[in-house]
Amino acid sequence: MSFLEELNIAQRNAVQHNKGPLMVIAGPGSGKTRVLTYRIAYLISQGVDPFNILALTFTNKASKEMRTRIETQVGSEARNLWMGTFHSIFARILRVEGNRLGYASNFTIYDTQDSRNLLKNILKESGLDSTIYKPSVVHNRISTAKNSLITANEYAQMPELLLEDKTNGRKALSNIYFEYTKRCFKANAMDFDDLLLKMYELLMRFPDVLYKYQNRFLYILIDEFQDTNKAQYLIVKMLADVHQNICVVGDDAQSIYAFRGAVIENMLNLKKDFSDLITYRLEQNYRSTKHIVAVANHLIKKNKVQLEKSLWTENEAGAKVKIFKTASDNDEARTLADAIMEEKLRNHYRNDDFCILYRTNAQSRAFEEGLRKVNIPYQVYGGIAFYQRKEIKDILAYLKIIVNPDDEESLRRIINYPARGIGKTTLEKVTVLAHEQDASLWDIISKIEQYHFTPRATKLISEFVIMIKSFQALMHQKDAYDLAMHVAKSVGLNRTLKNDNTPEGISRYENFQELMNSIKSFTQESSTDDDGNLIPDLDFSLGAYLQQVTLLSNIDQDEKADAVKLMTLHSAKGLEFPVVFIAGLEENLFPSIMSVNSRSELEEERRLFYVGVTRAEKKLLISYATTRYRFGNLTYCEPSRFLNEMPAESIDNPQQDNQRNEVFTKHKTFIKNQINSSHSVNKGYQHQVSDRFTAADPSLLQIGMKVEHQRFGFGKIVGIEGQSGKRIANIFFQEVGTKRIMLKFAKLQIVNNKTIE
DNA sequence: GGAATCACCATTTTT
DNA sequence: TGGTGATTCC
Repeated sequence: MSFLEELNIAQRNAVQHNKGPLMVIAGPGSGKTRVLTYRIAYLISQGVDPFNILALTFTNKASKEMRTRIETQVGSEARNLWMGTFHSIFARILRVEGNRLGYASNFTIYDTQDSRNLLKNILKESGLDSTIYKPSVVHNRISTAKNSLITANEYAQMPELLLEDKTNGRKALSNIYFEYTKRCFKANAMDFDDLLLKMYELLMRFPDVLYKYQNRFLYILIDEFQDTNKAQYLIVKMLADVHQNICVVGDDAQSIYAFRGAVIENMLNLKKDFSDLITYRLEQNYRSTKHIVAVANHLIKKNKVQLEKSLWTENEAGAKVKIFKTASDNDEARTLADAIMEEKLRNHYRNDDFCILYRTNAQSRAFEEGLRKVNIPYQVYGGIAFYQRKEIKDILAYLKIIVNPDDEESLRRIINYPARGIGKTTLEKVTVLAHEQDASLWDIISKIEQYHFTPRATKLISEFVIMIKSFQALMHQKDAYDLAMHVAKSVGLNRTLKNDNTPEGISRYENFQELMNSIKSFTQESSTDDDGNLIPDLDFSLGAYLQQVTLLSNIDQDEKADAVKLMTLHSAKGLEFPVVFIAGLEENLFPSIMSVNSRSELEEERRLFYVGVTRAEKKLLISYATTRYRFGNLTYCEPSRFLNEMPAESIDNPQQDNQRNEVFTKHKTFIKNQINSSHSVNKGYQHQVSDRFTAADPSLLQIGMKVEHQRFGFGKIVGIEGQSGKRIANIFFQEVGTKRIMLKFAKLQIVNNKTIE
């Protein structure tokens, strides 16, 4: 095979490894994806049927990319591979086998938001204190249990867990878990964790099913193995048990998902479960310059827990790493935007070549503004994902109900949206009945005449049921796109969105159109086979679309052409860019304040930094700000401890490093002065009062208008921030004799619209 | 039932 | 700072 010549010895050994368990410890940039794809191509070339190969990844993007690469080597046969994310592959199997566990094949997948909404309802119905039982906390606890394969029943019998809940004042947690499980089941729904837990249960309880898949998946390959949790590992272990052809690729130094249940021990202990395990190490880095590799090595050495290895490269030394200190989050954004401009001019980089990495999604806003100002196109990954938006979720909820009417969360979302007179009281009554009858909400409302509802409620609900049924009838006649369009039109969503001419309304309508486009391209993609022939299985394609959408990760969005990429460090794993910025290197931000008190969590933060550093091919630029707005308040920030852990010889301006504290102090004074003076307008005692307020129509307000402030009396508006039409805006109110005060929701009365001098 | 008003929360990271 | 949900008033 010709492509073997492109590999180094370790890579080639791994690719050509014949049978038996194999682990490849692959440092960043060492060609791990190459090994995986070539190995799969190699297996196929050796006569292994692609149907017998299972390749598991964590993101759709990774699997898509691998499939494309394999396709270039072995052709269209690659389509037959079982390749995808853990969640999507398991969902696919559960659609076929889930009836063993009592699930119909059209089960809905609840995303995090759905799970939390359901929990919120359960908590409310049980009358539990929502300050102690926060949906997010409860959900995390349940999720952690599920990822450790602890079912609700088992949970109720584990003294340690019960005691822990009791100490935290959450005695009812076990019961909530139980109720939550029941409700999901009644709704014919699985949450993300169920896709793993139920898969495990399926294989454990039904030996014939296990046997079937053990002999289907003769070769199993796993990417990013260091991120697998207990459930994922045990499932794969069972599947690989007979043939032992398991190949895992990973890097313990890049394990950054412990908070999600990932256990590095899966990697460290693999030999215990697979005694014939052969291990190869890939340590030559093909991605980065010598300086970048040196920084990475130097950093990761500070961690105590790790497999010994050291990365090296034959690449050029390259530029040293640059560190920017900036005055504020906005200044940081400006600095990076300038640096991008400069790099583009000097070294002819494209926008595509840049990536800005940060610790938290909230940091993206400043960069977006900074890049917008200098007209650099950018693309933000993550954050409030497209499919989480309300208008999108509403449409999707209709589609989900069509596929699976038992879906409780979707039903609640749309039963009275748009308003059709089915109110809270009615819905509560339905919920209680469903509970009593041990049935789904749909079971009740589809037989509404059998229960005692008011004539009005009975009428309205049966109209709703008839409408949904009419949609369902169309499922077999129309494709997903036509059906979605039909639903949007007949429900009136289409018109409502179109007629809303506020700025948000317009963007909502655009989102709606974008969603429709995505459904369209999906139906066109999946309803045709290789030769472009139509595959007639159209109702499945709606279900498939919904599943795909739910299991999308935030890195999976379509790439915008030639744009600077903005994403969290977590999202960046597995990617590479010529020029990488890592922003916000400040104590309590990176490392996160949540992690500084525990050694292991701090080490995870350091690994995260390591991941960030090793994304860079040619240039690495790091920045920190000395002040930053948090929740609207200015806070002072200290440089991150990670900055001091970087090797001076690979840093552009190490002398700054030594002076960091001095500069920091100076800067603090400077900023303080700025705060006291910058808001004073002209001379004398005049100050601006920054205020946020509620207004039916902020666009009525104009600069210069004379107004009466609830607290501060008469003055005039000297500035307005925030989009007009928004419920909340910031106005800058100037009057005489007061200090700058931040005050929320004061009333502002327009006195007249004449400008006062 | 719907708009207006206000109180409160959030920032780790995500399939 | 921004978003959401509860309450209140019509």
